[in-house]
Amino acid sequence: MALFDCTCEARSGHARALSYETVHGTFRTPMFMPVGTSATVKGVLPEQLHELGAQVVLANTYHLAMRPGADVVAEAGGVHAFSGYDGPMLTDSGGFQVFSLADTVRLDDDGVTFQSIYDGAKVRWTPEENMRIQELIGADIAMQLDQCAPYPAERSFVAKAVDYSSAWAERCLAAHQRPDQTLFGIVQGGMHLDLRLESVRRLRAIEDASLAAGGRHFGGFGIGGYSVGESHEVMFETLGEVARACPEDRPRYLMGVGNPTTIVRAIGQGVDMFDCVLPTRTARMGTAFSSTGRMNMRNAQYARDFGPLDPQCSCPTCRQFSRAYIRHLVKQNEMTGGVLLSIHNLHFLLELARRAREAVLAGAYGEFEAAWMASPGARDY
RNA sequence: GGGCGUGUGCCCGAGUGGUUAAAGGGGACGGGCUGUAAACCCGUUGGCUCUGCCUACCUAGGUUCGAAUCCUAGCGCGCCCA
Repeated sequence: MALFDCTCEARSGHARALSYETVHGTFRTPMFMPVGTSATVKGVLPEQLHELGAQVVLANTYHLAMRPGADVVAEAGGVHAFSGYDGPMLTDSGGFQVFSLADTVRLDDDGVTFQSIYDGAKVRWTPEENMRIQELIGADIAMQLDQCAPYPAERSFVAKAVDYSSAWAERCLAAHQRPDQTLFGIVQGGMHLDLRLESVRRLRAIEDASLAAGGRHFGGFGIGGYSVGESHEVMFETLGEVARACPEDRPRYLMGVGNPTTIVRAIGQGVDMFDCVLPTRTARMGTAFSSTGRMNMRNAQYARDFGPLDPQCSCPTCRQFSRAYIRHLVKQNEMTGGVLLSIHNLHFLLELARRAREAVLAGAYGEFEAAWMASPGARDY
């Protein structure tokens, strides 16, 4: 197997089981990727991530570029050495942060200017500069700089975001050089199917032109700009067609989606990869995922409940600790509470994706999805 | 025994005549979190037959149109003197 080879091992309906080669190992889809913005999955150690079956872990270009600085990460030997996680990693470009964090963002044809939330310093990113930073950080997968339109948004605004994202995709692909790192393009277009398909078409044209000129192609396609406030039904009106418009021989990555039901349904529509802060953030805030739905562990009903979080769960948290104990930790603001819930919630999503993969390999994804949708927890997410 | 001080809602605590069912914390209860500026944010927290009424700032009296706020006595607590 060569670097960044993508093999489709099985298909079931639109759902796929892929395997993908990186320098730091092979990952297999469908897959959920824990988010470690600042080069750490908050509260969870690298070895624990491995034990949980995590494959790819995210880090964020915006935050690392500001603190400690991409040069520091590079000097440490790259983000793997720096963070101690030796499996495959992916960096989000930070485009999402540029547009969601700053009040003073200025876009022009050449790039984007914004103020750092850390010290207010004026920062200038061209697609080329963003690639340079992501190469310094050195994840296995880099994401192109893009513009994520909010929801709701004027169609003309969304169309403009597609224009910028397409132009930047072309420049990112041209600028990207690091051979042990691949680059994913990102589809935008909001909830407008025609804009979405246009965005995909442009990305494909960009890589065709690049290949024709002896350049590189995209390692996969990110699908951005969903789960920005729209209902699930609105998302699924277009998601399937958009996913399947992307190349069949490479991963499709639905960015920022992490609720179990959406993941199960999206896999059924042909999506392969997911990332989300939901399992870890809600864990720190006291929420546990379970086969019967979300549980708010602050609730008084768990005060004397000495059973495990989820009787069906085999995670380290559920093997050793009770609901009552976890509620106690959460109520007392003990950091161990957030740690134990993070481990449990990550296990829940990683296990869900693993079972989805088994279903695809067994050629029974439709049954798997139907069973999930009929399960007591499905409605809660 | 005497002097001074103090007593507010589950707890701490502000308020010293009217816009006070009573600031602000804490606690309790509940909700939210989707390419992580989040171990965070937001509600509710006297009762009821609930666009109003009742009961409430140690207790009992009193002054006043009106009192948690002023006066008297009692009780509790604190400090000082004997």
